[in-house]
Amino acid sequence: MAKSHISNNIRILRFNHNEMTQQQLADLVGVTRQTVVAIEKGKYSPSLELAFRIARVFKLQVEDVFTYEEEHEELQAGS
Amino acid sequence: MAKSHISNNIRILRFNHNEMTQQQLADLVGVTRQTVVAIEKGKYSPSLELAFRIARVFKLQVEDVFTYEEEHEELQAGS
DNA sequence: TTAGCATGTAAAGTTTTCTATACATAATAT
DNA sequence: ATATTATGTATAGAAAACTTTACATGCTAA
Repeated sequence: MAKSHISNNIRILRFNHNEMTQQQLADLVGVTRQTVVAIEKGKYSPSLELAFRIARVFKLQVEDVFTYEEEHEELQAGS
Repeated sequence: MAKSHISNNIRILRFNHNEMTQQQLADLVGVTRQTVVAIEKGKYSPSLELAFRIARVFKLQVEDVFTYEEEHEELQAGS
């Protein structure tokens, strides 16, 4: 699989949700705090399953929490 | 991460989309046919990134292609 | 000052996703 | 009959996600 970009607003959502801590979110979705840290900081993106669980915590759609940014190939050869 | 269930309608979407083959879908999203087969048959669920790519092929939201079914713990101790 | 809490980083190890290769079957066409 | 295409299964290995443990920092409270 080619590299791409998935960003998220977990941090903001946590704060807007009664200042939920990383540990609390981790507990709610059933992973360790390390996993939450890594995803929040963009070290890697979650499995689809974890993405669903996180979205549900905030009662949002997956697409409202995570944003997939396509990378388009440069088709131009340059003048 | 606890086990859970993620189902999908990839098969139906392929057929409704000009009878797209597994190989064609695989090429469009940049994985091998094996990966498409495995996901379509539910052997495992895709990464979030691949889920996004598949959804985009069909111009749908992730949630329109994949369904997350929560498992609720049995809180009953038995009579 | 000392303690506790939230966050960040790191490294080794397990599990899951994905690749690569190979072979099998059914359906269609030549 | 034989060739081609779409699908399914299997297995070994690479890559990515996730765990576990540990330690460091800054902040707030006792």
